[in-house]
Amino acid sequence: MSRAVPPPAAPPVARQPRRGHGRATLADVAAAADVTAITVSRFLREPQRVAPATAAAIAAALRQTGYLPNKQAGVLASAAAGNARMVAALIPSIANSIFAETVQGLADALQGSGCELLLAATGYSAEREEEQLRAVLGWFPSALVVTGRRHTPGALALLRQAQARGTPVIEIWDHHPEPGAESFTQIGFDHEQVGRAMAEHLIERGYRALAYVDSGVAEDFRAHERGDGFLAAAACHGVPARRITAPALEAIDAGRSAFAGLLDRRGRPNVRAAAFANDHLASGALLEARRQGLAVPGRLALLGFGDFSLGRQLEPTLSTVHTPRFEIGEAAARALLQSLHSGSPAADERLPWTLIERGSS
Amino acid sequence: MSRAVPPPAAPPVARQPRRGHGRATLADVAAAADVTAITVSRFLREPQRVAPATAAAIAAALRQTGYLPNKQAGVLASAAAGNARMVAALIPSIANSIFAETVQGLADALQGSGCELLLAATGYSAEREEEQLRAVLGWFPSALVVTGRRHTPGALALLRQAQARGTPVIEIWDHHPEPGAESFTQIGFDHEQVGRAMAEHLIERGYRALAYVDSGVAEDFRAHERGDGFLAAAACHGVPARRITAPALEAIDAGRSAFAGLLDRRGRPNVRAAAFANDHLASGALLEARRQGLAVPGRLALLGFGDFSLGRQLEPTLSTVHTPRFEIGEAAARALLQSLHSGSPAADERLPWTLIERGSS
DNA sequence: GCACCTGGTGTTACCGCTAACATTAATGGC
DNA sequence: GCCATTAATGTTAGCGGTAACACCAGGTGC
Repeated sequence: MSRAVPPPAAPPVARQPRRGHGRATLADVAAAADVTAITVSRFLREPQRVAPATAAAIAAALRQTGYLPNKQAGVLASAAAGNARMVAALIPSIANSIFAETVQGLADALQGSGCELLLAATGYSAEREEEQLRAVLGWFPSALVVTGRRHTPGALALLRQAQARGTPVIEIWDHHPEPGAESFTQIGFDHEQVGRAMAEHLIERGYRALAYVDSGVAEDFRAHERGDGFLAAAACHGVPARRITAPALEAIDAGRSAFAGLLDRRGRPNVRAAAFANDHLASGALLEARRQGLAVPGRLALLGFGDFSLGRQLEPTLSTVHTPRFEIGEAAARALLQSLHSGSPAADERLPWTLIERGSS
Repeated sequence: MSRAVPPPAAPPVARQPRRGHGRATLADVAAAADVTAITVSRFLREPQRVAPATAAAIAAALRQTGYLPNKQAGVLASAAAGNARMVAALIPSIANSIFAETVQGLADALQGSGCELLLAATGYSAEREEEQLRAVLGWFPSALVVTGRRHTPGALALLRQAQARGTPVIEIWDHHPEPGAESFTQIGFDHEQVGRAMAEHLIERGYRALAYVDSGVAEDFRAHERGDGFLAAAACHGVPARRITAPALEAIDAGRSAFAGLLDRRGRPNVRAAAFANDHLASGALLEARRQGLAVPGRLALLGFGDFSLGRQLEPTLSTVHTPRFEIGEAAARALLQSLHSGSPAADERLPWTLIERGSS
């Protein structure tokens, strides 16, 4: 507007072109098929909308050029949320078989939907979760899967924003709907309830002095919640129970040393039965008990959590709680796909766990 | 050129704007800080290049708007390869603890480099690997991590293309440099050599009739290669050896039923020692041997592979081969970061494994 | 015969960001 | 005091796609 006349000579100097990365683009395919880019784009998304003859030419051109679509460009151009076809999952640890199986379930169920999986490990740290969340949000994932319902205020704000923009947010491994509070889709189970069931199982069996051996990982809230439920149920039944915390070693060894906390000064168990935050801890304690010649469950009953394959091979076999770890991943995938489809948040899902009585309790 | 005069009236009808996803953009931040977008962009990438006063204003605007950069747009705009800050990893199975730990190592070592991890499971299928490869290539990952050196011709072509464009390609869990052949950076070890060492270990111990119990997964090439090495070494020492294949069940049960293949018609071992494709199989066999009252290693010696935690807890403890599964992931991350930095492919890396003699051999 | 639709394709403008180049003011050398 | 340099910022033109709209030929309806 302010420029009445163009600058005198304005020689259109040929700029250095910005050469791409050498891969065929839509334009290349279009040129080969003697159409324009938009027609190729249509062919790829809605093949029935282009004439058969054109379609054939484009198909040939696609093969000839070895075209692979640039998803960055695609997502950027169709600015609507949910178009990215990429799901970001934040889990505490990939090496932990529980979460590995959940990720496998997620990946399997996502397979075929055309969604890729962006994975980040938080190391059980809420701060790192927030960091990772910021990082993955840069890719505008079509859905977010996070572990548990405890987040930093910053992470919570980001998740809420994402949800408000229509990005499904799924919390896995937890199911603790808070009436009234607006929250995210939860897929998992109530850990406090599992803890109560663990205590009740031991009480039913007649054990009257109990302990809960908690995870040494300070931010493993779900393990702590099982402990809360355990102690609450024991109190409810008038049974003495206490909580001890395992050291943060590699888990089987942690269980071995946590076992010492269950003995009095003379090396005799000071409780009748113990429940553990996970099967690794329980297995360590079981092995250590046997090493010291202590009868399980005769002198000390043990109950694990997670149903890891190890527990089935021990002698006695380890009583435990089986968790739907694979199913949680699958259900999360289903929920988010449905949510992407329908445009509204998916319903919470409580998945069943089962207490498996084996030889140790 | 062909259009001498513009169409008569060409009324600039206000088009429907294409509204984005509601997140703050660089332009929003720029407006808030009273500069232009490029200055904000510079601030984010090279803070020292903007004046202190401007920097302060931009920092405030960033906080105020809650800006999160759109990485899609960023990658698209800086068309050079390696800018995506996203690494794609293709592994056979996430649930398999071996690969889970490798991914953990990869993720840990990538943490802090600003790279996200795009993960895909191939289910040990080369065809699915090619599919997944096509899918992840759509995101223009800055580096590719694939498992093993066997790929479909299509996948191979894609990998070569990617490498030719400057995208580092790392093959993990294998180390089998083929002189002359142009190939990718390999980080792992020689499985045939491990197989030979397994056979030699058993031979040294005096066992003279051997078996290798192979994985039931048809495309687990690395397990097959260990078998090849095992048989070759046995032949070399003039020791009879045969290969049997485990059923494709869940691995411990597979080992239990594979055990039957090691017995003759009268239920007696028809070999003196057996090596297994992995510790799960070996553990299954060990447990079954004990159940049938067969002395291990007295009547039958057993040797696993992988050093899973289970093996250390059995009675007798399982002899096995420890693999650098975590380290492979770490090394892959280091290699690809270095390669991104230097612009040339990273060197192969052979990582050490160790044969651990425990009670079963 | 003319308005009207409809299927097939093209044009234009943008998604949000950054490379390349342009511009401006402050600084320095002599 | 003038030109060359530098520092700080802006302008323009893309990256590779897709939404919105335009256009055109060939059928329809009446």
